[in-house]
Amino acid sequence: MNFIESIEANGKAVDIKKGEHVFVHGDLDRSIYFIKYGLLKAYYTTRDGKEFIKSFLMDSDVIGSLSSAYKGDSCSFSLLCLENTRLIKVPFSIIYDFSKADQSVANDLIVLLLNLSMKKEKREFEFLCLSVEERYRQLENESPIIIEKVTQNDLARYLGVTPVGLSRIKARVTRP
Amino acid sequence: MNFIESIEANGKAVDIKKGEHVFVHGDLDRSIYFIKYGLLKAYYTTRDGKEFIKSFLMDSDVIGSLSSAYKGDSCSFSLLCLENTRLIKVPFSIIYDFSKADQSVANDLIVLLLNLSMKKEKREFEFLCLSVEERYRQLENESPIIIEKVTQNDLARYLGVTPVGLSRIKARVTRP
DNA sequence: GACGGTCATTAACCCAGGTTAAAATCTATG
DNA sequence: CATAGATTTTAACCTGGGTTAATGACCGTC
Repeated sequence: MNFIESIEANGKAVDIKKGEHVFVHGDLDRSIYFIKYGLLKAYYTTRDGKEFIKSFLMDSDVIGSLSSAYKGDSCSFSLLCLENTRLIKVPFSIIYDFSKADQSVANDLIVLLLNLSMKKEKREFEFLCLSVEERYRQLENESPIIIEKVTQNDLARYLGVTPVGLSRIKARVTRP
Repeated sequence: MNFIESIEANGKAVDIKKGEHVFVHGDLDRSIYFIKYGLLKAYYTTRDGKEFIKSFLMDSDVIGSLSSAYKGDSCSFSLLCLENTRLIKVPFSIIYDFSKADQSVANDLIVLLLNLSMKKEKREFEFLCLSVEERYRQLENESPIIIEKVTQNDLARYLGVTPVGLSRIKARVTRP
Protein backbone atom coordinates (compact mmCIF):
# COMPACT_ATOMS: atom_id res chain seq x y z
CA MET A 1 0.00 0.00 0.00
CA ASN A 2 1.48 3.35 -0.95
CA PHE A 3 1.22 6.74 0.63
CA ILE A 4 -1.85 8.12 -1.11
CA GLU A 5 -3.60 4.77 -0.76
CA SER A 6 -2.92 4.72 2.94
CA ILE A 7 -4.24 8.25 3.24
CA GLU A 8 -7.38 7.30 1.36
CA ALA A 9 -7.79 4.07 3.31
CA ASN A 10 -7.38 5.69 6.74
CA GLY A 11 -8.70 9.16 6.16
CA LYS A 12 -12.15 10.52 5.67
CA ALA A 13 -13.39 12.73 2.86
CA VAL A 14 -14.34 16.27 3.84
CA ASP A 15 -16.10 18.76 1.57
CA ILE A 16 -15.53 22.41 2.34
CA LYS A 17 -17.22 25.32 0.65
CA LYS A 18 -15.56 28.35 -0.85
CA GLY A 19 -14.90 30.90 1.85
CA GLU A 20 -14.72 28.42 4.71
CA HIS A 21 -11.67 27.50 6.75
CA VAL A 22 -10.14 24.08 7.21
CA PHE A 23 -8.36 25.34 10.31
CA VAL A 24 -7.27 28.71 11.63
CA HIS A 25 -4.13 30.03 13.29
CA GLY A 26 -4.04 28.82 16.89
CA ASP A 27 -6.06 25.65 16.31
CA LEU A 28 -4.65 22.30 17.28
CA ASP A 29 -5.10 20.17 14.19
CA ARG A 30 -2.81 17.20 13.98
CA SER A 31 -4.09 16.10 10.56
CA ILE A 32 -2.66 16.29 7.13
CA TYR A 33 -4.90 16.79 4.12
CA PHE A 34 -4.74 15.39 0.64
CA ILE A 35 -6.52 17.64 -1.84
CA LYS A 36 -8.80 15.70 -4.21
CA TYR A 37 -9.86 18.89 -5.96
CA GLY A 38 -10.26 22.57 -5.18
CA LEU A 39 -8.14 25.61 -4.39
CA LEU A 40 -6.92 26.82 -1.01
CA LYS A 41 -4.65 29.44 0.49
CA ALA A 42 -2.45 28.95 3.54
CA TYR A 43 -1.75 32.28 5.21
CA TYR A 44 -0.18 33.90 8.23
CA THR A 45 -1.80 36.77 10.09
CA THR A 46 0.05 39.25 12.29
CA ARG A 47 -1.23 40.85 15.51
CA ASP A 48 -1.76 44.12 13.67
CA GLY A 49 -4.10 42.43 11.19
CA LYS A 50 -1.83 42.00 8.19
CA GLU A 51 -2.07 38.90 6.03
CA PHE A 52 0.79 37.08 4.29
CA ILE A 53 0.20 34.10 2.03
CA LYS A 54 2.44 31.10 2.55
CA SER A 55 1.17 29.04 -0.37
CA PHE A 56 -1.66 28.18 -2.69
CA LEU A 57 -2.75 24.54 -2.83
CA MET A 58 -4.37 22.65 -5.66
CA ASP A 59 -5.42 19.18 -6.80
CA SER A 60 -3.14 16.40 -5.49
CA ASP A 61 -1.23 18.64 -3.11
CA VAL A 62 -0.74 17.59 0.50
CA ILE A 63 -1.02 20.21 3.24
CA GLY A 64 -1.01 20.42 6.99
CA SER A 65 0.72 22.34 9.72
CA LEU A 66 3.93 20.45 10.44
CA SER A 67 4.41 22.23 13.73
CA SER A 68 0.96 21.09 14.79
CA ALA A 69 0.83 17.67 13.13
CA TYR A 70 4.33 16.58 14.08
CA LYS A 71 5.39 18.66 17.05
CA GLY A 72 1.94 19.14 18.61
CA ASP A 73 2.11 22.93 18.69
CA SER A 74 -0.87 25.00 17.60
CA CYS A 75 -1.14 25.91 13.93
CA SER A 76 1.01 28.86 12.93
CA PHE A 77 -1.13 29.63 9.89
CA SER A 78 -4.71 29.38 8.63
CA LEU A 79 -6.07 27.36 5.72
CA LEU A 80 -8.95 28.78 3.70
CA CYS A 81 -10.81 27.40 0.66
CA LEU A 82 -10.90 29.80 -2.29
CA GLU A 83 -13.12 27.33 -4.17
CA ASN A 84 -15.32 24.41 -3.17
CA THR A 85 -12.85 21.76 -2.15
CA ARG A 86 -12.74 18.06 -1.37
CA LEU A 87 -10.07 16.88 1.04
CA ILE A 88 -9.03 13.59 2.54
CA LYS A 89 -8.24 14.23 6.18
CA VAL A 90 -6.02 11.86 8.13
CA PRO A 91 -4.20 12.19 11.46
CA PHE A 92 -0.50 12.59 10.81
CA SER A 93 0.22 10.12 13.60
CA ILE A 94 -1.41 7.34 11.58
CA ILE A 95 0.80 8.01 8.58
CA TYR A 96 3.83 8.48 10.77
CA ASP A 97 3.19 5.22 12.67
CA PHE A 98 2.51 3.39 9.41
CA SER A 99 5.82 4.61 8.09
CA LYS A 100 7.53 2.88 10.98
CA ALA A 101 6.03 -0.46 10.08
CA ASP A 102 5.47 -0.28 6.35
CA GLN A 103 8.54 0.23 4.20
CA SER A 104 6.61 1.51 1.19
CA VAL A 105 4.73 4.13 3.20
CA ALA A 106 8.06 5.24 4.66
CA ASN A 107 9.54 5.57 1.17
CA ASP A 108 6.61 7.59 -0.09
CA LEU A 109 6.76 9.85 2.95
CA ILE A 110 10.47 10.38 2.31
CA VAL A 111 9.77 11.35 -1.28
CA LEU A 112 6.98 13.68 -0.18
CA LEU A 113 9.27 15.37 2.35
CA LEU A 114 12.14 15.63 -0.13
CA ASN A 115 9.82 17.40 -2.55
CA LEU A 116 8.45 19.64 0.19
CA SER A 117 11.97 20.60 1.24
CA MET A 118 12.96 21.40 -2.33
CA LYS A 119 9.81 23.51 -2.81
CA LYS A 120 10.51 25.50 0.35
CA GLU A 121 14.15 25.88 -0.65
CA LYS A 122 13.06 27.30 -3.98
CA ARG A 123 10.87 29.88 -2.28
CA GLU A 124 13.70 30.75 0.09
CA PHE A 125 15.91 31.33 -2.95
CA GLU A 126 13.32 33.58 -4.55
CA PHE A 127 12.90 35.77 -1.47
CA LEU A 128 16.63 35.92 -0.87
CA CYS A 129 17.86 36.56 -4.40
CA LEU A 130 15.04 38.00 -6.53
CA SER A 131 13.24 41.34 -6.60
CA VAL A 132 9.46 41.46 -6.35
CA GLU A 133 9.26 42.11 -10.07
CA GLU A 134 11.40 39.06 -10.84
CA ARG A 135 9.27 36.93 -8.54
CA TYR A 136 6.15 38.13 -10.35
CA ARG A 137 7.61 37.34 -13.79
CA GLN A 138 8.69 33.91 -12.60
CA LEU A 139 5.22 33.15 -11.25
CA GLU A 140 3.77 34.24 -14.60
CA ASN A 141 5.96 31.69 -16.38
CA GLU A 142 5.81 28.82 -13.94
CA SER A 143 2.27 29.00 -12.55
CA PRO A 144 -0.02 30.86 -14.95
CA ILE A 145 -2.93 28.91 -13.45
CA ILE A 146 -2.43 30.62 -10.09
CA ILE A 147 -2.29 34.07 -11.69
CA GLU A 148 -5.48 33.25 -13.49
CA LYS A 149 -7.46 31.90 -10.55
CA VAL A 150 -6.33 34.08 -7.66
CA THR A 151 -7.20 37.73 -7.00
CA GLN A 152 -4.43 40.23 -7.43
CA ASN A 153 -4.69 41.10 -3.75
CA ASP A 154 -3.89 37.54 -2.79
CA LEU A 155 -1.16 37.32 -5.41
CA ALA A 156 0.45 40.38 -3.86
CA ARG A 157 0.30 38.94 -0.35
CA TYR A 158 1.93 35.78 -1.70
CA LEU A 159 4.74 37.65 -3.45
CA GLY A 160 5.52 39.80 -0.44
CA VAL A 161 4.23 43.18 -1.68
CA THR A 162 1.11 45.22 -1.06
CA PRO A 163 -1.71 45.08 -3.63
CA VAL A 164 -0.89 48.68 -4.57
CA GLY A 165 2.71 47.72 -5.18
CA LEU A 166 1.78 44.76 -7.36
CA SER A 167 -0.57 46.88 -9.45
CA ARG A 168 2.31 49.23 -10.18
CA ILE A 169 4.62 46.35 -11.08
CA LYS A 170 2.01 44.85 -13.41
CA ALA A 171 1.62 48.20 -15.16
CA ARG A 172 5.40 48.33 -15.58
CA VAL A 173 5.64 44.74 -16.83
CA THR A 174 2.68 44.49 -19.21
CA ARG A 175 2.93 47.84 -20.97
CA PRO A 176 6.66 48.62 -21.21
CA MET B 1 21.84 1.09 12.99
CA ASN B 2 20.57 4.64 13.01
CA PHE B 3 21.05 7.48 10.59
CA ILE B 4 24.19 9.08 11.92
CA GLU B 5 25.74 5.68 12.52
CA SER B 6 25.04 4.67 8.94
CA ILE B 7 26.57 7.91 7.72
CA GLU B 8 29.68 7.31 9.82
CA ALA B 9 29.86 3.66 8.81
CA ASN B 10 29.52 4.33 5.09
CA GLY B 11 31.03 7.73 4.71
CA LYS B 12 34.57 8.98 4.86
CA ALA B 13 35.96 11.78 6.96
CA VAL B 14 37.13 14.87 5.10
CA ASP B 15 39.04 17.76 6.64
CA ILE B 16 38.71 21.09 4.95
CA LYS B 17 40.57 24.26 5.78
CA LYS B 18 39.11 27.65 6.44
CA GLY B 19 38.57 29.42 3.13
CA GLU B 20 38.23 26.28 1.02
CA HIS B 21 35.14 25.04 -0.74
CA VAL B 22 33.38 21.71 -0.27
CA PHE B 23 31.67 22.20 -3.62
CA VAL B 24 30.76 25.15 -5.80
CA HIS B 25 27.71 26.17 -7.78
CA GLY B 26 27.54 24.06 -10.93
CA ASP B 27 29.35 21.02 -9.50
CA LEU B 28 27.74 17.64 -9.56
CA ASP B 29 28.07 16.38 -6.00
CA ARG B 30 25.58 13.74 -5.02
CA SER B 31 26.83 13.52 -1.44
CA ILE B 32 25.46 14.69 1.81
CA TYR B 33 27.74 15.85 4.60
CA PHE B 34 27.52 15.44 8.32
CA ILE B 35 29.43 18.15 10.14
CA LYS B 36 31.61 16.80 12.95
CA TYR B 37 32.88 20.28 13.80
CA GLY B 38 33.47 23.57 12.07
CA LEU B 39 31.55 26.40 10.47
CA LEU B 40 30.37 26.74 6.88
CA LYS B 41 28.27 29.00 4.72
CA ALA B 42 26.03 27.83 1.88
CA TYR B 43 25.52 30.63 -0.62
CA TYR B 44 24.03 31.47 -4.00
CA THR B 45 25.83 33.62 -6.53
CA THR B 46 24.14 35.51 -9.34
CA ARG B 47 25.51 36.10 -12.86
CA ASP B 48 26.25 39.72 -11.94
CA GLY B 49 28.46 38.57 -9.08
CA LYS B 50 26.20 39.12 -6.09
CA GLU B 51 26.25 36.72 -3.19
CA PHE B 52 23.30 35.63 -1.05
CA ILE B 53 23.71 33.33 1.93
CA LYS B 54 21.27 30.45 2.21
CA SER B 55 22.43 29.17 5.58
CA PHE B 56 25.24 28.79 8.07
CA LEU B 57 26.10 25.27 9.19
CA MET B 58 27.62 24.11 12.44
CA ASP B 59 28.46 21.03 14.47
CA SER B 60 26.01 18.15 13.94
CA ASP B 61 24.22 19.76 11.02
CA VAL B 62 23.66 17.83 7.82
CA ILE B 63 24.07 19.59 4.50
CA GLY B 64 24.04 18.80 0.80
CA SER B 65 22.41 20.02 -2.36
CA LEU B 66 19.08 18.20 -2.56
CA SER B 67 18.69 19.06 -6.20
CA SER B 68 22.07 17.48 -6.90
CA ALA B 69 21.99 14.63 -4.38
CA TYR B 70 18.43 13.53 -5.02
CA LYS B 71 17.47 14.80 -8.47
CA GLY B 72 20.93 14.64 -10.06
CA ASP B 73 21.01 18.28 -11.15
CA SER B 74 24.11 20.35 -10.64
CA CYS B 75 24.46 22.21 -7.34
CA SER B 76 22.50 25.45 -7.18
CA PHE B 77 24.72 26.87 -4.44
CA SER B 78 28.29 26.74 -3.12
CA LEU B 79 29.55 25.51 0.24
CA LEU B 80 32.52 27.23 1.86
CA CYS B 81 34.29 26.63 5.14
CA LEU B 82 34.55 29.70 7.38
CA GLU B 83 36.63 27.71 9.88
CA ASN B 84 38.64 24.51 9.70
CA THR B 85 36.00 21.83 9.41
CA ARG B 86 35.67 18.06 9.61
CA LEU B 87 32.92 16.45 7.59
CA ILE B 88 31.68 12.94 7.01
CA LYS B 89 30.90 12.63 3.33
CA VAL B 90 28.51 9.97 2.07
CA PRO B 91 26.71 9.51 -1.25
CA PHE B 92 23.05 10.29 -0.76
CA SER B 93 22.14 7.22 -2.79
CA ILE B 94 23.61 4.98 -0.08
CA ILE B 95 21.46 6.55 2.62
CA TYR B 96 18.46 6.61 0.34
CA ASP B 97 18.88 2.96 -0.61
CA PHE B 98 19.48 1.98 3.01
CA SER B 99 16.25 3.72 3.93
CA LYS B 100 14.43 1.38 1.58
CA ALA B 101 15.74 -1.70 3.36
CA ASP B 102 16.30 -0.54 6.91
CA GLN B 103 13.31 0.71 8.83
CA SER B 104 15.32 2.63 11.40
CA VAL B 105 17.35 4.50 8.78
CA ALA B 106 14.07 5.37 7.06
CA ASN B 107 12.66 6.71 10.32
CA ASP B 108 15.71 8.82 11.01
CA LEU B 109 15.67 10.18 7.48
CA ILE B 110 12.01 11.09 7.92
CA VAL B 111 12.79 12.94 11.14
CA LEU B 112 15.71 14.72 9.46
CA LEU B 113 13.51 15.80 6.57
CA LEU B 114 10.69 16.90 8.87
CA ASN B 115 13.13 19.11 10.73
CA LEU B 116 14.61 20.43 7.50
CA SER B 117 11.13 21.28 6.21
CA MET B 118 10.23 23.08 9.41
CA LYS B 119 13.49 25.04 9.33
CA LYS B 120 12.89 26.13 5.75
CA GLU B 121 9.30 27.00 6.59
CA LYS B 122 10.51 29.19 9.42
CA ARG B 123 12.83 31.08 7.10
CA GLU B 124 10.03 31.46 4.55
CA PHE B 125 7.91 32.99 7.31
CA GLU B 126 10.65 35.41 8.27
CA PHE B 127 11.18 36.66 4.72
CA LEU B 128 7.45 36.88 4.07
CA CYS B 129 6.30 38.52 7.30
CA LEU B 130 9.22 40.31 8.95
CA SER B 131 11.23 43.41 8.11
CA VAL B 132 15.01 43.21 7.89
CA GLU B 133 15.24 44.85 11.30
CA GLU B 134 12.92 42.26 12.85
CA ARG B 135 14.91 39.46 11.24
CA TYR B 136 18.09 40.91 12.70
CA ARG B 137 16.60 41.17 16.18
CA GLN B 138 15.32 37.61 15.97
CA LEU B 139 18.72 36.30 14.94
CA GLU B 140 20.25 38.18 17.86
CA ASN B 141 17.90 36.35 20.24
CA GLU B 142 17.87 32.92 18.68
CA SER B 143 21.39 32.49 17.34
CA PRO B 144 23.81 34.77 19.16
CA ILE B 145 26.59 32.30 18.30
CA ILE B 146 26.18 33.08 14.60
CA ILE B 147 26.25 36.83 15.20
CA GLU B 148 29.40 36.34 17.18
CA LYS B 149 31.28 34.12 14.75
CA VAL B 150 30.27 35.50 11.37
CA THR B 151 31.37 38.77 9.77
CA GLN B 152 28.75 41.47 9.47
CA ASN B 153 29.05 41.28 5.69
CA ASP B 154 28.01 37.65 5.71
CA LEU B 155 25.30 38.33 8.25
CA ALA B 156 23.87 40.95 5.92
CA ARG B 157 23.92 38.63 2.93
CA TYR B 158 22.12 36.05 5.04
CA LEU B 159 19.43 38.48 6.19
CA GLY B 160 18.79 39.80 2.70
CA VAL B 161 20.31 43.30 3.01
CA THR B 162 23.57 44.86 1.93
CA PRO B 163 26.37 45.26 4.47
CA VAL B 164 25.80 49.03 4.39
CA GLY B 165 22.13 48.51 5.16
CA LEU B 166 22.85 46.21 8.07
CA SER B 167 25.35 48.67 9.53
CA ARG B 168 22.60 51.31 9.53
CA ILE B 169 20.13 48.93 11.16
CA LYS B 170 22.62 47.97 13.85
CA ALA B 171 23.23 51.63 14.62
CA ARG B 172 19.46 52.11 14.95
CA VAL B 173 18.99 49.01 17.12
CA THR B 174 21.91 49.24 19.55
CA ARG B 175 21.89 52.95 20.33
CA PRO B 176 18.24 54.01 20.24
C1' DG C 1 56.51 48.46 11.66
C1' DA C 2 55.00 49.39 7.04
C1' DC C 3 51.96 47.76 3.40
C1' DG C 4 47.92 45.59 1.20
C1' DG C 5 43.58 43.47 2.06
C1' DT C 6 39.22 42.82 4.27
C1' DC C 7 35.70 44.77 7.28
C1' DA C 8 32.74 48.32 9.34
C1' DT C 9 30.94 52.93 9.47
C1' DT C 10 29.27 57.16 7.61
C1' DA C 11 27.47 60.38 4.21
C1' DA C 12 24.98 61.82 -0.02
C1' DC C 13 21.92 60.69 -3.35
C1' DC C 14 18.39 57.66 -5.49
C1' DC C 15 14.51 54.60 -6.08
C1' DA C 16 11.26 50.70 -5.25
C1' DG C 17 7.74 49.95 -2.75
C1' DG C 18 4.74 51.40 1.51
C1' DT C 19 0.85 54.31 2.90
C1' DT C 20 -3.30 56.81 2.41
C1' DA C 21 -6.95 58.10 -0.09
C1' DA C 22 -9.77 58.70 -3.99
C1' DA C 23 -11.44 56.95 -8.44
C1' DA C 24 -12.78 53.37 -11.40
C1' DT C 25 -14.36 48.63 -12.26
C1' DC C 26 -16.55 44.35 -11.29
C1' DT C 27 -19.80 41.24 -8.98
C1' DA C 28 -23.45 39.77 -6.46
C1' DT C 29 -27.92 39.86 -4.80
C1' DG C 30 -32.41 42.01 -3.74
C1' DC D 1 -31.08 47.76 -12.65
C1' DA D 2 -29.73 49.58 -8.47
C1' DT D 3 -27.18 49.43 -4.48
C1' DA D 4 -23.38 47.58 -1.59
C1' DG D 5 -18.98 45.17 -1.52
C1' DA D 6 -14.93 43.87 -3.00
C1' DT D 7 -11.18 44.52 -6.37
C1' DT D 8 -7.99 47.17 -9.06
C1' DT D 9 -5.87 51.39 -10.55
C1' DT D 10 -3.94 55.89 -9.99
C1' DA D 11 -1.90 59.73 -7.61
C1' DA D 12 0.81 62.12 -3.97
C1' DC D 13 3.81 61.77 -0.54
C1' DC D 14 7.15 59.23 2.53
C1' DT D 15 10.69 55.96 3.98
C1' DG D 16 13.86 52.03 4.23
C1' DG D 17 17.29 50.28 2.11
C1' DG D 18 20.40 50.26 -2.37
C1' DT D 19 24.50 52.42 -4.42
C1' DT D 20 28.79 54.67 -4.51
C1' DA D 21 32.49 56.37 -2.37
C1' DA D 22 35.37 57.99 1.21
C1' DT D 23 37.36 57.07 5.91
C1' DG D 24 38.94 54.48 9.53
C1' DA D 25 39.79 50.18 12.15
C1' DC D 26 41.80 45.80 11.98
C1' DC D 27 44.37 42.24 10.59
C1' DG D 28 47.87 39.42 8.57
C1' DT D 29 52.58 38.78 6.66
C1' DC D 30 56.93 40.03 4.66
